[in-house]
Amino acid sequence: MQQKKEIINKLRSSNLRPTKQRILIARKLFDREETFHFTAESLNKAVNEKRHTKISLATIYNTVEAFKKAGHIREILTNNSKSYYDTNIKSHHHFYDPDSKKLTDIDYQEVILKKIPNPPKGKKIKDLEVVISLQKK
Amino acid sequence: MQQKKEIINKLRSSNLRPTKQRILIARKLFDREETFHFTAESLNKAVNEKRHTKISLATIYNTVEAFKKAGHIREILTNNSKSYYDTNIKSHHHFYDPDSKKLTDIDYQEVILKKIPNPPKGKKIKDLEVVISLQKK
DNA sequence: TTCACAGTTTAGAATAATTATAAACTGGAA
DNA sequence: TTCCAGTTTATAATTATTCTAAACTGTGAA
Ligand SMILES: [Mn+2]
Ligand SMILES: [Mn+2]
Ligand SMILES: [Zn+2]
Ligand SMILES: [Zn+2]
Repeated sequence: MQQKKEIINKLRSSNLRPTKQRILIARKLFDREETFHFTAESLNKAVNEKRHTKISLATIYNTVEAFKKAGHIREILTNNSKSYYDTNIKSHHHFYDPDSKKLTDIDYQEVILKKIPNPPKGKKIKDLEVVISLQKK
Repeated sequence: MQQKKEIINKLRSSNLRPTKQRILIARKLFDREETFHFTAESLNKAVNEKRHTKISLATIYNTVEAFKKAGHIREILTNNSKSYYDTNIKSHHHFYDPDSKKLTDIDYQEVILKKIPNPPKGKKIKDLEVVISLQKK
């Protein structure tokens, strides 16, 4: 969870001017207890539902891209037609429920790997992501 | 690797008429040694590069969808804007190289998991996919 | 063998998600 | 307070995919 001041610092520290729009979007993303998994569309709804003066969809896209570049959010692997983002930037894993299309975090230490292959020559491992797809029992 | 006759049987067995177009696409997909990772666009190129009478892009899309439904190919997790498919329908894992945007198969037994979390209530695990992202050493 | 017709292919239109454009606006340094 | 680079916005453009409906074809029955 992050308060307004921290959010402004976070923006400044990544060379993003703390505009009204960015602060609002950042609070929606980061001023919460739980990880938020979202698309541009769902974020747009979440940000604009109770507002008279709306933040434009272009700004939603611009801001998501800026936050991603700054490393404040990360993009998630899916096979959905929309891009999914995650406010949890730590290495971690996911359950994916195709029925609800919802992702749930799995803490990094909840998955223990005993063996993984060596990366190809000239490459090293940047990240390892496990996605566990679910179905009705 | 699969020959023409086997491919026709494969089509028939999934209630897909073995049309000229489907046989051609299926041979391009399945009559090969190695796994093929592809998008609608790359398959379209691969199928049509040396042809005078071209298979339409709509048929490429239709056929990919039909083969996916029939379980002859599977869709892969990515954070790319295009859908990626895989001719390897066995459970397996991937290296992903963001520089080349290329996926490489990792055999199922090359990754050994020591511990994974229990699925949420009422759900069971359908599949578990590991994606190892690479970067330059 | 021919016929009939459901299944299939196709060009092009439509839609959905995202990105680009360029004019108006604004945070903040001076 | 002014100035201007950075930002927002409406809207156009682009990209990937799906839809539509007319033409075509594989196949089972006659
Ligand atoms: Mn994808
Ligand atoms: Mn995706
Ligand atoms: Zn997450
Ligand atoms: Zn594969």
